[in-house]
Amino acid sequence: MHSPSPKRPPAHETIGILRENSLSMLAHRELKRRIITGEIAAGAKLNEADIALALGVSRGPVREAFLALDQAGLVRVEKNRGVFVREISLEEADEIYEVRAALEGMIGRLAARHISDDEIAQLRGVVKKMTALDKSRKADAYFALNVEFHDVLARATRNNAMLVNYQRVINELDLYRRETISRSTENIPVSTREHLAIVEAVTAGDEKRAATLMFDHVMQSRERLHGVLKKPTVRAKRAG
Amino acid sequence: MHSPSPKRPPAHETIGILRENSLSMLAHRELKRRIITGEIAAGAKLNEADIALALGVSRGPVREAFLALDQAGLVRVEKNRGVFVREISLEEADEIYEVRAALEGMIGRLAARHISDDEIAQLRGVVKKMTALDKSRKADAYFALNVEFHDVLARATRNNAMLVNYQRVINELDLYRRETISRSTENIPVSTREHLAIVEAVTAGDEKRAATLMFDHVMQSRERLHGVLKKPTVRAKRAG
DNA sequence: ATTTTGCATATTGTTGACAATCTGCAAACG
DNA sequence: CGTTTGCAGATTGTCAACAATATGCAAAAT
Repeated sequence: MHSPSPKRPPAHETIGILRENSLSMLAHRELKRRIITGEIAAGAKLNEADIALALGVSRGPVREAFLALDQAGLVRVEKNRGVFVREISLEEADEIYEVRAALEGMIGRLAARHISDDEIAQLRGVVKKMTALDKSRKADAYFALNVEFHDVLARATRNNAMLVNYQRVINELDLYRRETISRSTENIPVSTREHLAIVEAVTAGDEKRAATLMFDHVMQSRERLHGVLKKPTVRAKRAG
Repeated sequence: MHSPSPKRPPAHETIGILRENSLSMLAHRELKRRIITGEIAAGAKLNEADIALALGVSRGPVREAFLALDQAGLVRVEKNRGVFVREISLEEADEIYEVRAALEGMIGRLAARHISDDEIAQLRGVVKKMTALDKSRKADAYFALNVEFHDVLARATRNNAMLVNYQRVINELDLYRRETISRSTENIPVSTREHLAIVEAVTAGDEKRAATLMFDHVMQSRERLHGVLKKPTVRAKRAG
């Protein structure tokens, strides 16, 4: 993924890239990547010296990256004890889902107001791929498509503050979803149908309907997650 | 007797507090306070060495505090140039208001579900004070009461993730509102009436109505702010 | 006179060393 | 046998020095 470009001064845009390269930011991005991808397990302790050695920098930049990751909700810092990859409990995930539902509702409303034809095409493309996957039941691929779908909508709001807040919430939630989403293939058809309805509402510019659909979609995703957790054995469930 | 050790830095009075709070956290809290209260003006540059000297610590903890403040949205960090107290433009404030509206809508919904009798009493107390102020027109006092009102509701959600996200958004918004809220006394009666309606909906446990009222209250606050800005009866103050 | 160039200064980025604190284990004690 | 105490090692917290970069000013060039 690429970083959302904030408002820069109207100077040369090429030098802006150099402005975002410091060892702290490098360490931040690299650690974030490893945590998001699960390369570093949830709950794992992050040793300053080891990571500094692995990244070829000193402990200072690593510590600064830790602080930023803490604020981003990806790690938790315990004084004089160390930093640990944050573990999201089911209770916390439930709370975060409610925050996400609030944001996604507004994202639907704003996207319906501002979305471009090109972005609508992107959404339709994603849904099309989801429908195709619907037959082969690939959970990982669906997960990626789902992220893309919601990301397009978040950008279509033309609201950078919304995008930043949304992505922060998603980061935290993914720490939890990673553990469980891989065995929820039976819900893909239902979820894809909801996505299609959202695309239609947004395309029609129906703000109220888009907001409601997005809100409900998130809350129903939470319920589906609960359903999966109650059946630890992977088994085809009848659609009801 | 005194101990002659030339290499040791001078003793600090903060050594006792240090047991519970690291120097980074102290620097973070102190800087946050000064920014929130406006003691440090928006747009002002924060010099590492000066602040480190003023707080009696070295630059390390100050830098870590800067990183945390950046993630909290209170300052902006420019590589090799320094950190500046974030200046919120009208356009950014508009965006943030939309994020806030989304969160407050959900806060209303959850508060209606979970609020306690004691918290309802707190809300009524705040509104009562607001009504009293309504006659004397004290903008500063109203601002504080307004913060308290929304804070009680945010806590009543019983959702810590929501509370954290809400407070982060409020922090950013206050950076902007501080500049303009002081001359908006004419809107106090209208806003107070909306607060009263919210209390009633929450008390009745009417989740949908509480959500709608809260959402509309925030969006209307944004419009009221626009109205105030279009009538610059007082000269605009510029920092720097 | 205006622009450009080069240097002196100030500020930030990074590092390695030192101090404070925690953790684990083993011996001493009841 | 279980608990406590006291190192010893490991890890984090803090600091001061060094390197890299930006800023401002004065002299030179056009």
